[in-house]
Amino acid sequence: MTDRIIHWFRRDLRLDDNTALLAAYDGATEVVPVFIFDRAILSRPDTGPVRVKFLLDALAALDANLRARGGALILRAGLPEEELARLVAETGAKAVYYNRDVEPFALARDARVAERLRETCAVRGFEDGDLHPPDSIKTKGGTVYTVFTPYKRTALAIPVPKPRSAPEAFRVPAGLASNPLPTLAELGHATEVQIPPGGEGPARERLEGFVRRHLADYDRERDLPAKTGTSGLSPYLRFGCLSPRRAFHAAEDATAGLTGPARAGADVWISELLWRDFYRQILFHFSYVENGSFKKSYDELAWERNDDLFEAWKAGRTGFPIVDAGMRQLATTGWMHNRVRMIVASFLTKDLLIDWRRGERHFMETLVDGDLAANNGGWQWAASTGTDAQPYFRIFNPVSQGQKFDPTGAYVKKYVPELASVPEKWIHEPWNLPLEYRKPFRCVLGTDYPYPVVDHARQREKALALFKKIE
DNA sequence: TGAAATGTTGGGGCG
DNA sequence: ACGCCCCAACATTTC
Repeated sequence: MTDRIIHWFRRDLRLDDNTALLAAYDGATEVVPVFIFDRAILSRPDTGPVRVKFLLDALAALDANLRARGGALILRAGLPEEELARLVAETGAKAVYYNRDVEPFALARDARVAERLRETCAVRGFEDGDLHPPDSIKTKGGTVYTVFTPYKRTALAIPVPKPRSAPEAFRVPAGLASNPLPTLAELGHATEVQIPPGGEGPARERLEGFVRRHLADYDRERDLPAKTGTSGLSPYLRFGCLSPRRAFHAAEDATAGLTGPARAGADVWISELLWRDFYRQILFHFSYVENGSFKKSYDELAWERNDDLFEAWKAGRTGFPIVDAGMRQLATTGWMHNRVRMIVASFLTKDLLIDWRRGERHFMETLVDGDLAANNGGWQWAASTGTDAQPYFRIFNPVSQGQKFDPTGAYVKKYVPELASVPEKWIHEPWNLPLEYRKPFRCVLGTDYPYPVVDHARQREKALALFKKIE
């Protein structure tokens, strides 16, 4: 007899190494793959159009991949608990499978679904989004790690499951209604920003290209925003177009047998994958970080409003070239190099003295890879309010950071074209450009490019004082 | 996955 | 030859 399991896609938009999907495939003769557009998510103010655009792409790719295997993606819209109950009734499915999430919103939603379907069918969540599930790594004392380095040491000693390939062929029930894939505009979003194509095909291509061309140099080049030293895989990991275990083993396999410096690149990249796991387990176990400081005493920090400065930061008009380049890269591409994310976050919190949550929100609105766990973790790190935080006195100097990581100014010049003719020597501190050079180099401050909106040395002192009041 | 202030050392210019 | 000063280079401390 035919039995059916519904696979509910959420942040696992792939067939490859998809834990719940493979379990459904193994456990039933027919799998019903469904994605539900949830108004509650789509209308959230921090759901940015670039991410919705990427999502639509990923769904189209997912549907195409399913069709190539004899399946098709069922699209519904509404409240997940209602739509799933309806779909269970339509199909007579014996179970709903999904991969677990770590976000408070998702956990509450999934609890509602389980409650709604409790007497109708089985509902099972699987671990899929990490190298190591968020509840699987604990200290000897049984507590959750809140410092990265010991977390990583423990994690590296635990084997990462080998990725499993996608099921070969699907059998799906005939005649199920499915909505057409909506357009971005139909979902109430619009953007001109060009982003990478969504889907697991592009994800695998990018992974393979990165491993082949950049992995070996990752330890040396990942911090240089003018180079393509990073993997660019963050949006694919964000939407589950790429299995993190697939990513891990691609790096492992490429460096098998190598030791020492030869695998330094892979080691550092794997460490970045573990940062992702680390912040996911932090959000899972300390859900209050969504709204407040991990270190609760830092909720008392007296951040300033400084609305004009916030607008200047968002627009990339702070007068600090590396900061402005980063913010403009974000605005025009929906992505920002990680080193520069740290610099602009330090600048917002420690130079403009603005609450990290406002920066976090802006990132969520604009980043194609915007993810609560990673974004919140990164912002709290920069603001010194989080786990494993940089001590509060670690304040980036936007000039020396620029000189160190963009020594020729190539990155600055790419995104801040008005500085294109400024010589290397002054590219990160145009206010020190001798007056007689300003006209010939088309860098008249206040006309061609803004004066610095703050004095770094002075703001640094104010930031230190702000934190000192809490200690 | 800092930066700035302060301390120490040592070479060289100079009287 | 010698002490003194300057200052760069490096190390240490402090925030």
